[in-house]
Amino acid sequence: MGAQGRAVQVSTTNLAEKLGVAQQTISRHLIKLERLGLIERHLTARGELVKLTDSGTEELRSVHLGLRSILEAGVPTVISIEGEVFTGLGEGAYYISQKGYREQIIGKLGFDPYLGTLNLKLKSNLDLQARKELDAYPAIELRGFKTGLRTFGPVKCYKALINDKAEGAVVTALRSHYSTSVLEVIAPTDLRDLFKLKDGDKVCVKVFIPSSQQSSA
Amino acid sequence: MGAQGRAVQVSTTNLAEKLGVAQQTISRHLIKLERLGLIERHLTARGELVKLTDSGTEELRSVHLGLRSILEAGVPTVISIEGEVFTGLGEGAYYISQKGYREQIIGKLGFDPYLGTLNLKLKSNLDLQARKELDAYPAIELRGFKTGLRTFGPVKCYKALINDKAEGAVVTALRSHYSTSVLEVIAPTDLRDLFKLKDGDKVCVKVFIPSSQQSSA
DNA sequence: ATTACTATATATCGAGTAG
DNA sequence: TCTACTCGATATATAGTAA
Repeated sequence: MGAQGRAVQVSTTNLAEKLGVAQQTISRHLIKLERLGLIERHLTARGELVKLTDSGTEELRSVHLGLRSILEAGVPTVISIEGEVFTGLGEGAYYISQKGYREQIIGKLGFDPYLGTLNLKLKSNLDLQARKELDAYPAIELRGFKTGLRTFGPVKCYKALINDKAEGAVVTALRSHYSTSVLEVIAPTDLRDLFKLKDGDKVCVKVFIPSSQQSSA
Repeated sequence: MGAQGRAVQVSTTNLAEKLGVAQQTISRHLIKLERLGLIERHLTARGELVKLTDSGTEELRSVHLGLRSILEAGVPTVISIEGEVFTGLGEGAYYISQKGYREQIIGKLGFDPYLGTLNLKLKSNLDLQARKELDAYPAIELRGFKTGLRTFGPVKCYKALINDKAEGAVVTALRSHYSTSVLEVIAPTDLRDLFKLKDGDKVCVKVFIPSSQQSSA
């Protein structure tokens, strides 16, 4: 009702009718909003003057921006995750060398991968959380396949920028649950060599979420 | 998480952690959202595929647009109210003829008012509700003043368009409570004459809500 | 692993009412 | 009139657990 920037004269009865709830409910809500620092109130004889605080406006704005990014732009485009280099079991190279994966990587990610993965151990809670979120977002998916020897499951990938410099991708096996605290990164070149990395070094990965259109089912 | 248009693989546990509530709560909410027709669900062994329906997206969009109109444009700009002409006690002319009001009207509304008010009786619930809303929105305010004889209270005004043709203003005494079912309209000319109005005729008034900037405190 | 039931705990709502 | 308290009713959340 125009209460961002100016105080607006309202009464709890008034608002209650408009919103279809009881007067007491509005009273309680206004008190709560005031305690949360989202509105300022000034009681008068004929009701009260209510005004959004900067913090209140900010709260609305963040909901608005959140919705806009969903409705207009699609999905948040990039998630930053930081982790520490560690040496894995060398399995990465084995998987990537499989023709069934390699050809899909070339086709869907646009580069011929170096035969090895950079393993990053996620330490902070923020990074672990970001890693979990990733699972829910749409991904570029590599189909599973069979060789004479065994079956290889489907893999989810996200294009990524490593240390704000090198292009590559994050890969996550749909199956394994080793995944939750680890980020596996592939790239056209040997990232360990490129950045002179040794175990324990920190690496920042910007993961790109594909928009609904370009991602494959 | 990109579930507008595509189904997204989630689990209730997964979402519950992310939102900081119990798994059961998510389960209940997803069921409810499905019943409300806002999402589609497809249960699988590893969780469920969730997708916003058109109706769900529409719901989000309406919240988004609501917030946008507040955060970007300010306040809804115009409210339409319809009422029936009736003959008042002629008090309107008395008030408007007061120099203290008249000069402020010229200054703040931009016209020299005809010495009389057009009284509209609001009939429908919609119009009565719109009238009430008006009280809460920011207005152009005429200061109260004293003459040798008596005191005149402050008055709230809104610029208005009458029958989509004549410019004028809606005035509401801050004091009186006669106001809730009546709209008092002033204009530079005699509206009764201009529109050949007689008692009982319907008149449509588009009331303009001033943006926070231009309105005076 | 999942989802989702039932039962109990917690939070919210609204009637009555005081100030 | 107004705001906002108390308190019983209602709704929502979580624990435990089945499928």
